[in-house]
This record gives sequence, C-alpha cells and structure tokens, in this order.
Amino acid sequence: MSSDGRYKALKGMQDILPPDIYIWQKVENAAREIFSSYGFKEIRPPVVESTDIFVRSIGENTDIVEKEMYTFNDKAERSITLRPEGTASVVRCYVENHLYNLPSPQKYYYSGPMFRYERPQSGRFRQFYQIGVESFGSPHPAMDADIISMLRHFLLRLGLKEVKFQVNSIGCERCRPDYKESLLAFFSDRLGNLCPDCRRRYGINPLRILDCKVERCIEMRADAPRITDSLCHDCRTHFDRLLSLLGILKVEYIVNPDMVRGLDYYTRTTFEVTSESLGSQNAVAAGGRYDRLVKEFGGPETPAIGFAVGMERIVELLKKSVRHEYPAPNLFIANIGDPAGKKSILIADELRNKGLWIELGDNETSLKSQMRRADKLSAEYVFIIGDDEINSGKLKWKRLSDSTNGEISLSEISSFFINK
RNA sequence: GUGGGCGUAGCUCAAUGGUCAGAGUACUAGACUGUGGCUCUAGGUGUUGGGGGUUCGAGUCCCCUCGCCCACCCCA
Repeated sequence: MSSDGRYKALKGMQDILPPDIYIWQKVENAAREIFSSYGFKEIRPPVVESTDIFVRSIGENTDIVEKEMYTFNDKAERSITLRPEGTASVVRCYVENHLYNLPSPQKYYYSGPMFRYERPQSGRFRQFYQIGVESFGSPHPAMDADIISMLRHFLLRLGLKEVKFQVNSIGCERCRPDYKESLLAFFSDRLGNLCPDCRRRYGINPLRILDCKVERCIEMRADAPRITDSLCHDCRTHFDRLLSLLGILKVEYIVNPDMVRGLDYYTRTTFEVTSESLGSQNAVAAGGRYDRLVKEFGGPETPAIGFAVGMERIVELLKKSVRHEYPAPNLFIANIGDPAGKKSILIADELRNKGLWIELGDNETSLKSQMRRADKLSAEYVFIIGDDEINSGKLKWKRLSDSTNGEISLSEISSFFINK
C-alpha cells in the first residue's frame, strides 16, 4: 500500500523476487543454451551510452528518441542516455572493438535492462529487460532464416507454442522511398477520412498508417499499395528466398505487409512474434535486418540482423501457460538439544559441500515447529537428531511427500543421498 | 503527453453518512512436553494512500494531491 513506507521504487520500475525469479532464470538459461548452439557469444556493453549513439541509430524523429529516453548530463555536461534498446550499443561495440576483423559472421547475444520514459501499462515498464541477438556480416537470407528459427526454438524450449510469427520486408534505401511516395499519393485525397493520429502520421511516417487500429483507417487502406508488391528486384529475391527457407524449416509464419517497426535503421526483413494472451502490448519479440547501421557508425559496410525478446512478456506468458516447479531443500535437519545441535551443523556443512540444499532447524524451538517449517519449505527429507540419536549413533529420517521413514547410522550419512 | 478505473490488516475483500472499522487467508505459538499436512484455540497490526472541505457525525459526500492499474500514443 502507498501508506507503507516513504521509500518506493520509481514508477514503472519493479523488484523481481522469488518465486518469479526462478522463471526469469529459466528463460535466461534457455537463451544461453539455445543461442550458444547457434554459435552466438555473449557480450556485455554498458547500460549508459553517449546520447547521440541512440539518436543516430534509432532515428531523430522516432518516438523513442523524441520523448522516451532517459537522458541526463553528467558532471562534465556530456549528454548521456540510459539505453532504450540494445542494438545501438552492440553496433557501437562492434565498430569500436574492430570486431569486423574477426571471421564473418560474428554473432553475439546480450541481456539486461533497457529504459524508456513511458507511461506504464500491462506489459510495459520504464525499466524492462531484453535478451537480444545480433549477427554481423552475412547478407544472406539464410541468416535471416537461421535467426528466426533460433527464436522459434528458444520459445519452444520454454514451452511457448501459442505465438504468432509475422514477417515482412520493408525494402531498402532504393525501393522504400518509391513506396513511401506511392503511399503518400494514395492517401493524399483520402486524408480527410483518416483519424487524427493518421493525419499526423501522414506527415511524419506514413507507413504507420498501415498498422492503425481505427476501423475507418483499416477500411481506408484496404486498397493501399503494399510494400511487398513494391520491392526492388534484390529485396524481392531476398524476401522470397527467406520465405522458402522458413518453409523448409517448417516455421509457421504469416506475411504481414502492414507490420511496421518503430526504429529507423531496419532494412528488408522485419519480423515480430506476438501472443494473443498478453493484452494490448502483445509483442513478445521483434527484430529485423539493418544492413546500413554499421557503416553509419563508421565501420565497414556490414550487413546485420538481430532481434530482441521482452523478458517481462515472456515471463508473463510462462506464468500463464506452464506449471512451474520451484526449488526446495533436499534436506531439513531438525535437532533437539546441544549435542545434537553441534552434530547437525557438521552434517549440514558436509552435505552442503556436496552441493545439496540443506536447511538447519532452530535448536531452540520445539520439534513440532521445526517439522512445520520443513513442511513449509517443502523439504524433500527431514533428519531428526536428539539426545537419543546421539547416544545410539543412529538418526531418524523421514520423506515428507509420503511419510516413509527409517533410521540411518550417523557414519553413513554421506551416502544417504547417493541412491535417492 | 491524453483518457478511464481503483486505493480499507502482509494478501483477497466487507462495512445504508451513525457505537470502538470487520471477515477470510497468511504469520507465530499452543492443544500433541520427540514428528509436518487436517482440526481447534490464542495472539498482533490499520494514521481507511495523503491534505483540505461539507456535516452534530466521513472509510462512505465534495475538492486537491500522490500512487497503482488499464487503454491510447508507441513498443519488448
């Protein structure tokens, strides 16, 4: 409640706690595993960069740059920005470290927090986490297919099947301007019928009219020219070969010519994975090709492609669709009396060194309350040690799931878990 | 930035403008003095988000403010 303390996390920023954290770790582990098997290596660029890095790459007139960046001046009055996305940093890193001198293609993944100053809503936060991948050096549609299929495997590994793959090609610097022109021409005498937002879009980014949600605009654009019909020969060939490879890989996708991305740097292939069950912010992952960005950052002409997945949204889907098992102690040691307490601490020490999760009961409290705690922790086994056990040299064990129990000699403890 | 909804115990929620703001759940302990779950009993917390106003009287009505949620914009 808001009356609780005076100190609260900032708007749009949240603590990630157990048990949720186990789902996060599951996602991170799956990413590491799958991405490694495709030859992607982790890199960790800083979270803060010089502001112009984002302005240059994302685009001066994008919403991200115009109103969503966390931008500050540092003590030397340099403008710095908390990264709103990962690709710009990775490209800067690629160029700065001359990674283009390494054998091509170079493939990297990263994960961590991103920051955008937006009004929070379902699935949208001011600090949010992405895992992303970037592949540098390959212009071939096979790389596009590889990346999309890797994303699919990653989602499948997590057990997420109810997602939609949408792909599109937005052309290149040769064919897109022509398309933009024909789009402007098409809408020019229909402007009055578009919603106010779209009238604004007409001037700033007419492609955005294509994914407007207003019914009237959807009708209005039914006969609008399609980017996929306006691609130049090379872009067309690239796209066709990608689609054919996706077919061979049995990726179920839909071509969505209305899919538009909010960052300026994309060329040719763009794609997005969405889920019905997420509410209005339904993109789980998105990416595309950006063949000119490395050059713009001062590197050699280097085609590249990547994507980013939204951690919070993946985790949300997992919470809804998959049953989770949370880790529990292997053993709880209930102990009564001073000699038993000392013995218990030794046993715990020894078993923890074998990598087991051991919880030690509070010697000062009753056996009953120690048992209750073992139960609440969902410990697999309980050891019971008191004066009797110290004297006889045998302790009692119990498996909580079915109450089976027995005795074991204190000298054989280290082998207790071997056959379990 | 724009619009809508909601703020009562740790959590989920009750309380016609009228006594001292309650219940379930969770937590801790006991009943069972060395064996968890089930049952019963006991225990504690609220500046009713905050501030102001109307009223004999405000959790309830009005205004302001803060926070959260949802949607638009946009995006992961």
